[in-house]
Amino acid sequence: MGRGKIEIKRIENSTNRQVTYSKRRNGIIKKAKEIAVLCDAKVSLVIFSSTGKMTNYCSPSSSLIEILDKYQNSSGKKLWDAKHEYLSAELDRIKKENDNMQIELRHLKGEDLTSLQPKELIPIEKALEDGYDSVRAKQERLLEEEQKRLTYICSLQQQQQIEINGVMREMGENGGGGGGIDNNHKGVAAAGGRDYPPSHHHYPYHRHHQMPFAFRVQPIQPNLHSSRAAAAATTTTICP
Amino acid sequence: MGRGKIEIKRIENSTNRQVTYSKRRNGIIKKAKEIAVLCDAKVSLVIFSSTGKMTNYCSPSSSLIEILDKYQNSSGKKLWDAKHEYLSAELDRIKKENDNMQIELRHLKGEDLTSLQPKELIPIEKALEDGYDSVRAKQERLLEEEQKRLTYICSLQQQQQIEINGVMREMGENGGGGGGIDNNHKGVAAAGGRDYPPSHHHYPYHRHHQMPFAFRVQPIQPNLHSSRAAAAATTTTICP
DNA sequence: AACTATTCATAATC
DNA sequence: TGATTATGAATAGTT
Repeated sequence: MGRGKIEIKRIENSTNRQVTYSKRRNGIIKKAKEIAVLCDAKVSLVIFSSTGKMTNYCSPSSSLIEILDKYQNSSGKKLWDAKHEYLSAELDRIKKENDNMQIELRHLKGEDLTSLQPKELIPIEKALEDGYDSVRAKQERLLEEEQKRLTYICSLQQQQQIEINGVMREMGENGGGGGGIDNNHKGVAAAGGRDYPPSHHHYPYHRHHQMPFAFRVQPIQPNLHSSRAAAAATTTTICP
Repeated sequence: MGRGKIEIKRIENSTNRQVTYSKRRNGIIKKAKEIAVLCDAKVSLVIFSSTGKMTNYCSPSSSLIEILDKYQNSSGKKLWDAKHEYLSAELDRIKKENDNMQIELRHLKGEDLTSLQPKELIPIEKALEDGYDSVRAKQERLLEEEQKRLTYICSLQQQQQIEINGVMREMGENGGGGGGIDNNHKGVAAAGGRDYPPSHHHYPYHRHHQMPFAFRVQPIQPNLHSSRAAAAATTTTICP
């Protein structure tokens, strides 16, 4: 029913699917209300969209609990026991997932490799290479930024020193000089929490080098991009 | 959508309601299936007809339990706790119903009447009168049937006796006679389990007479009418 | 259960 | 999103 017949199969276009979902959800809830009123039926309807949003309808003068209770009596299925079965199955599933992750993690750390076939090492090697490349790229980008910052701050400090020198010249010779430019360096290094040993600045590292410490340069403005796609799954309840 | 618009309110005609229920139930389940497939949604639908028959749909690759679990997470409502609350509320309700029935029962048996106002006695009196009349009517009907049966059996026995007499006449005098007609009465009385004292056959009783014993005539064919409307509440489960 | 005459739901479109 | 509309589906009444 619409401007054309449609085949009943998953709508691939996500936007379209969402729109159709919204319309049909309203339609089915209307139908549920109607059959409840017209035929004096007790109805419970729970729908989750593919994005996880829940909509729920329950006929008037009955509750989901009541209907589930009647469901158990009619079907003979024990929902509350089944619930526990479901939970333990879910637990098993997640445990297994954990185990798998742990194994993968160890492999990536180079542990427990003795039991693996040569063929099994290839994807691990590939993953490590990719991971290494990504980390290195990130490091170089950060280093460039830091160097830019250093250069900028140095220029500021030099400017400042020049001004101070000017003032001091104006004031005549009141005390000893020296130490001005040296202070610059100390201030910048403090932003990272500690001085960088000179040996760490030998870029680029070569693959398979052992990295002596973690890379410690932190950007002044941390990267906040990844906090966006979180607040999606909301809930609607319809119970007249 | 149909041969005319209908108002969405309870269909009073029971047959019509049942037919509409059947049609619309199929309709809504079709819709549920469609939205599940088209929009990749998880759906749980439970419907009870007014006669108590359950129909249930659950989208593929999900279970009612799973959906209820997600329901809890989405709504924050604890179904398993609520279930217990529901049960205890239900228990209270039924207990109260029991109490009320017990009180009514005692009143009808003439007990605990001291606390009642004269006005409160009227419906009880009425109920007792109606009940008495119904029981009396039933008794008289049964008595008539029994008498009809007795008359019929007597006539059969008399016929038989005549035939026996005829045979005996043909065989000459082989042994003693007597006892034939007497046996008739014994056979009939045996159907009820014991003889009726003659005093019980003084019909009709008068209202408020004390009935000395329960009425003991039992029809040979017991009344089986009331075993029909029992097997109604069945269950359909649809889960592709 | 079938069969329509209708009303209704909704796919496409804006 | 929200409205509009042409069209296919659902179904109320009938047989």
